[in-house]
Amino acid sequence: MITIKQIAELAGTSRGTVDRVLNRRGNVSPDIEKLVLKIAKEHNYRSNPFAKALAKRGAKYTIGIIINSIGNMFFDDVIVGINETVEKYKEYGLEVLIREIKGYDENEQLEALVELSAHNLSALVITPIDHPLIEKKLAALSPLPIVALNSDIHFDRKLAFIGCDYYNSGGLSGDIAELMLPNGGDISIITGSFHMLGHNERIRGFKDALKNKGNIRIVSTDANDDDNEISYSATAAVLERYNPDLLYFCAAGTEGGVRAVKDSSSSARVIVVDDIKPMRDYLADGSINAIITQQPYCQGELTIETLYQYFVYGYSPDQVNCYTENQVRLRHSK
Amino acid sequence: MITIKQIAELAGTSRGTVDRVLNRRGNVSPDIEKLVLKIAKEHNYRSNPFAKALAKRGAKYTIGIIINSIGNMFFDDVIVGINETVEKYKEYGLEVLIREIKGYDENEQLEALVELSAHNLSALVITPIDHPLIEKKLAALSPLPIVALNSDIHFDRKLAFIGCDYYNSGGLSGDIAELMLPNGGDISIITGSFHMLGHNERIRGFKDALKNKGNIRIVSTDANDDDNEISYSATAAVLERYNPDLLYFCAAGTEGGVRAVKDSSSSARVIVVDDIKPMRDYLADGSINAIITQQPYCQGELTIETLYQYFVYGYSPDQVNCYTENQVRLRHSK
DNA sequence: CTGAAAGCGCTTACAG
DNA sequence: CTGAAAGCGCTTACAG
Repeated sequence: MITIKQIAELAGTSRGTVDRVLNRRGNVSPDIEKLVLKIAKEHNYRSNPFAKALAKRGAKYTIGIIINSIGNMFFDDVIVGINETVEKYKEYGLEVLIREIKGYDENEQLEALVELSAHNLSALVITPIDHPLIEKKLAALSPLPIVALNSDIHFDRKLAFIGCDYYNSGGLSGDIAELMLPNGGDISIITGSFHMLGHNERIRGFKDALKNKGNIRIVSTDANDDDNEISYSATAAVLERYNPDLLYFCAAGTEGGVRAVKDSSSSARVIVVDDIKPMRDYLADGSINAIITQQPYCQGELTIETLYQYFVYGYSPDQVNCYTENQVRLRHSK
Repeated sequence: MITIKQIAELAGTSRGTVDRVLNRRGNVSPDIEKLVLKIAKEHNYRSNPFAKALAKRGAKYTIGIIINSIGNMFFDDVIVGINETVEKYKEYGLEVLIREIKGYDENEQLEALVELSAHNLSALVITPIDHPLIEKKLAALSPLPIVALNSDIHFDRKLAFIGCDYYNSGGLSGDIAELMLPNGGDISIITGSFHMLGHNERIRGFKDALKNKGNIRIVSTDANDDDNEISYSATAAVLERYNPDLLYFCAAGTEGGVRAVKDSSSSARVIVVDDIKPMRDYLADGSINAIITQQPYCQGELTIETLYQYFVYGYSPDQVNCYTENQVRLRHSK
């Protein structure tokens, strides 16, 4: 494996200049640049990450994070993943400024965005609300590396989307529903919001997976605004009206929803999304039957890991969309 | 974070001596050793892995691997995990000598062990047969770091066991069986060998998970010697005799077993262990309903990663038993 | 038993 | 636009 020193010798220049070329720091004559690039390519140069990390000690990188986590336990583990990974790299100058907000009001998010971007950030992480106002602001911030976390939004030069494949999550939920209803049955869906892309994708995946599957029918789809109390009453109403064999909660508000099932006389079986503490307990005591998880801890970890790679090694992710695996959790899952 | 240089200054000695103490290279006077250790502890010294890795360039580590992979597709992904991870670290001197063997004959494995240990190895990885002959040989090799991969065996100073928690694997299979039999039913188990600890642990976990679960009964348990043809006939016989509602294959030989189900008129549903290619296809076409996987790729990767950490950073695993997670795979699993 | 020196591969001021 | 030098934190011969 060739090194910077060897490239410098071959090109008849200094290591500093090779470094400038290889890391696009500018201030290099076009001729030398071309030559260095040619030699690097011919010898299949790849920088040594350990040497890079070592030399970069003392640098500072502040990551601003806006996360819609208040009142949504799903994000607890995301935040743990973020903090533990920052801790791991803190000697290399990573630090984090977290703004937690509640709900999906675009103006509130915009405000947090404006406030945070005044802080001389090295990167921004956001669970974006899919709204033109936000899109515009993010595009304006653009030279700054930006990661969309858990929910996605379109804008140019996004560094990465880190979250799950929502359509696949729905499909996997459909698989398990099929297993659970060997003789067919009626299914009611409780979603978060019909305005959330991810939720709708889950429903689409779920329905596609169950298409032409025996006597399985989707009998209703209702929204709970990701709110436990609304979820309780919506679920109670659905149970009353449709008496389904199975309930699929494809967004938050699961705690309220499951409470409604327990308070009813329904024997409906239950699939929920997201592995939060109360759901683990409900799984253990049989109140629910399966959890589909998108690995929140990994999403937090991967976010920081991605930015560390970007800062210290100059690596961008291979794919803009970085999906954490959707998984089925049953009682014995670790 | 304190460095070796700073410790040396505080202790009034040289970096070389501090290095000797911290890495137990010997040849240090007891007084200095004590002092250095004290300072390191007080300042919570932790070595910098990047600096270590950088300084270690040029070292050579040969890992000998004995793996019972011939005729067992499960190990294909384990080996891919091994090779890709070795590739990743090959600049740091890792290389691998693999002996693939077939079956569970202890003398054959012993022979491979003797032959391989003549190669001036830095570590040994083995899928051990749980037999006194092997145990004795491994104990004799003991200063050499040894990793038990996928199957375990007792001996002193084992560096790690890397594999799954078999009891938990059985429990998770029980969970999914329970989901699939809402009205109860009869289950037949096809195992590999009653002499394999892991297989028996799976059966125990499976039965424990299904204890007191409605009308679910285990009606038979038969062995197939991990062989597809024996599996075919054993399964055919079981279907004929018990007409079970569900089959649980808790070891290899799944391909032959599922073929027997397809060739029969049985409508038994099927849970298998291990995510090998033919099972993926059977899952897609509905011939089987669920796969319980132990993440073979990760087992290979973790094995090499563990040895890399040991060689380059001097880290031993926190726990001797390193479990890869057992997971449910359905049609939409990635 | 101990220490001074060189080196791993890269980056960062700094001087020109 | 360019290069020489020092430094990141550790290890490795080597001389004593």
